[in-house]
Amino acid sequence: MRILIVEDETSIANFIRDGLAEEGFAVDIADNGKKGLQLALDNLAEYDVILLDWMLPGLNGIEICRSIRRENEIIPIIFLTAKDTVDDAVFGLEAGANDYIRKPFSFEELLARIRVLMRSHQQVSTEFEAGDILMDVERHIVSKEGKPVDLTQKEFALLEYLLRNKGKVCRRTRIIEKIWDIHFEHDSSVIDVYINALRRKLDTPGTPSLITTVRGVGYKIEEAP
Amino acid sequence: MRILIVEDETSIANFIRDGLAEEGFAVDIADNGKKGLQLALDNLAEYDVILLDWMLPGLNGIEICRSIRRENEIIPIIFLTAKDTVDDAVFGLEAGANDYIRKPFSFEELLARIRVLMRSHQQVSTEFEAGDILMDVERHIVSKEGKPVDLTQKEFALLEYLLRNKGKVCRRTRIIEKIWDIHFEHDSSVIDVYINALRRKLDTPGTPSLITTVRGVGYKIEEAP
DNA sequence: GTTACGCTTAAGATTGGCTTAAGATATAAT
DNA sequence: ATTATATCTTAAGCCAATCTTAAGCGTAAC
Repeated sequence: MRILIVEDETSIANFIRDGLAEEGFAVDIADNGKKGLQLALDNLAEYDVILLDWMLPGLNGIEICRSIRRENEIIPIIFLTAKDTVDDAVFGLEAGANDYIRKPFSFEELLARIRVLMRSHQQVSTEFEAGDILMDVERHIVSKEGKPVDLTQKEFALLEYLLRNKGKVCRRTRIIEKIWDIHFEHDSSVIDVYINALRRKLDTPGTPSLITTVRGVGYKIEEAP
Repeated sequence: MRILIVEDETSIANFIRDGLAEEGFAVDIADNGKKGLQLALDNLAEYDVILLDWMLPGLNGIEICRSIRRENEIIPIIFLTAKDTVDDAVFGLEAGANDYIRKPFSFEELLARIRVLMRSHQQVSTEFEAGDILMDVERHIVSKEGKPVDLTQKEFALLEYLLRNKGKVCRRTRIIEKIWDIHFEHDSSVIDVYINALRRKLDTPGTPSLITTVRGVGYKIEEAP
């Protein structure tokens, strides 16, 4: 799950970034309108939600929102507005945003809205199952046969991605872009290392691995048989 | 546990604030209707109870209550009414309040009503247990193996939060927001210091800590095994 | 048999949490 | 009001978990 924040106030941007990281999201920050629009348009398919500040140096949020909407009509966009006039927010919704939130806001509130949008726009769940493995993203718990397994942040994020795409093959390139940095080198072997770690923690020796390798393409967790 | 007081008479507001602080609540005060509504709407998820004065400069209590109810149907709202006519109170309940209390009231009475509402509306308990630790929020007592442990306010609040979420991972961001009311800032190490203090007071040397660290995410008290 | 790709391991680099101590603030006592 | 005491917050250095890189090995595909 990857989120783009377009926000010029570094303190707010970082606060949101850290909070979302704790929830297992990967986050990109653009500190001005131009960068924001470029990042958004270059990687539209990668982002699951976009947070747009209203007042931005250069290009303002409304314009960015319109430009994004021209390319993609479904990606959830949330406005962060400092103004307390509701009118502006309505204006934002007309420009194609899905929701708005007034500053100052609590992180919990922001997260709730993000989850609502993700759920309604992409039927996204926060609980997963595969074989004897259970994952609860909100509680940040993974268990095997009922016993808790502890995973590091990256392991957790990788497993979440694979489970969200259960039955489909996840390409290495997309995995890298979703979980690591957008500009990560594609020939890195980080993925291998983490797939290995997951297998060691989740598989039962003697049985086929939860995660299947699709040579030349990526990895896959099979749909329950 | 966080409470919002919307009340223009400073003396009453402060009186309630101090009393609730002693009980371990975090308290926000708005001294007029507009501020009150804004605080409420911006942080709905944060508040566990809202106390609304009836007569307020600007926006009155009824209107605030209606506006809050439009957003959230379950958060307990208690009216503080100076009028002694019961009719007005009924009017308040129709606007979506859960209870009312007539001024002047004793703090004890107010607290009792708050506790009743918290219990019925969010199945919130006031007693917790984890390992050899017992916590009784109403009596403000924590004990280990039956012997009392004394905790400072912040330590108590933190432990309460962790216990209320036993089995779940509590994110640092959420903890900071709930207990310290710090928003938009993330590089503080207060949490670490207090977790450290709790561990020193509650753990038995040589055994695993009551509070587990989940790196990059937060802390957690395990469900009883 | 050769080649390309993925697996495994181990060794730096980095990040984040732990611990302490000292500086603020608030509360109680004189 | 002043001092004393408890509590809260900040900051810094240390340490350990986690992340990343890289190199050698195994194996599937051609």
